[in-house]
Amino acid sequence: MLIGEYTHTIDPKKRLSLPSKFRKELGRKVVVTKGLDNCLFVYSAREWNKISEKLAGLPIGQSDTRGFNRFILSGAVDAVIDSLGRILIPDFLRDFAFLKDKVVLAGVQSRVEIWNEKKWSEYKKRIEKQADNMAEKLGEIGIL
Amino acid sequence: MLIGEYTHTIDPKKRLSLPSKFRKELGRKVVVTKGLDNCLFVYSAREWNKISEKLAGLPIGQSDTRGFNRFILSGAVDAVIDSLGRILIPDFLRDFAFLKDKVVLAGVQSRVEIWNEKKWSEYKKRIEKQADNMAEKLGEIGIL
DNA sequence: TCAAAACAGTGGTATAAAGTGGAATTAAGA
DNA sequence: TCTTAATTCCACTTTATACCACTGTTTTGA
Repeated sequence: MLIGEYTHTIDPKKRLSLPSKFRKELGRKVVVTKGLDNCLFVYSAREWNKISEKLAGLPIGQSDTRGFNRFILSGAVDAVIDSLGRILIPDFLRDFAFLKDKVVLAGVQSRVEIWNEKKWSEYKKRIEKQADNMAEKLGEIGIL
Repeated sequence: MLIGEYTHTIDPKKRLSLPSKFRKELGRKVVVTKGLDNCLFVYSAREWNKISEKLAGLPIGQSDTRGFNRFILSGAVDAVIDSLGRILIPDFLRDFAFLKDKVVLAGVQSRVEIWNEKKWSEYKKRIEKQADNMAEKLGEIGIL
């Protein structure tokens, strides 16, 4: 289970160091892909296999699942974590998520999300304001 | 069952000692996460497992449960209680709960809550005023 | 009742590790 | 062949972690 929030920098060589807390669970080979809400998702190779299998199970006949497949798969790249814990972020993914030098890495279940720092803080603000509604939701599923 | 209220300090190195009364029940590994009403929740590893399993069951397709997952999970960190009973509070959690050097630790059922001292006293004041109303409510459901 | 011991909370110091920047080496393209 | 880009390797700075010391309070036993 990946959790936590970290702010790191993408250097001019497109390198981004993953938080050391995440490395063990991610393994050496990961997949970076376009995520929802304009962020990037990073999966371990193992998790990615599960996802791609599920995607393969979707009916190709429907145009929306076809589009979803293209979105996820064409946006995905393999990445190898180097000896110092860094991966390379290709230009098209950097641009997709509007990443500048400062980015936020967030652990969410089995994936790591990479966010533009500003977009993340805006998103967080919006989410945290809904905390009251959330409390009710928590009650429904018996968490609190 | 964790009960009681204690005032401790977060030192410049972000260390916060947990009340010794809480340590046995919490174990050595805990999880700190964003709570409701702008405080932090501290769970034992055991309790956290229950929560994260429930969260994993939520669908990723809906934007509100996505946000909810991000709020709880990215807002959480593993913490190890050191030999002197202290944990580290990362910056983003300290900021979320507006924690200054003096904080209040409150035992509430299976969790410990960490509060900004001032916010806690204000919150308590508000709650205590509502105590009479609450008593009726509790009476209705047969607690008192 | 008083002294001794034990413990809780706080502060500081030393060591290790993480994150970042840059250089050197290798590969690729013009 | 020369230039450019990509990859590997090394070094520095900052932050986190472990360790030790001090103070005040509580508990214990004579």
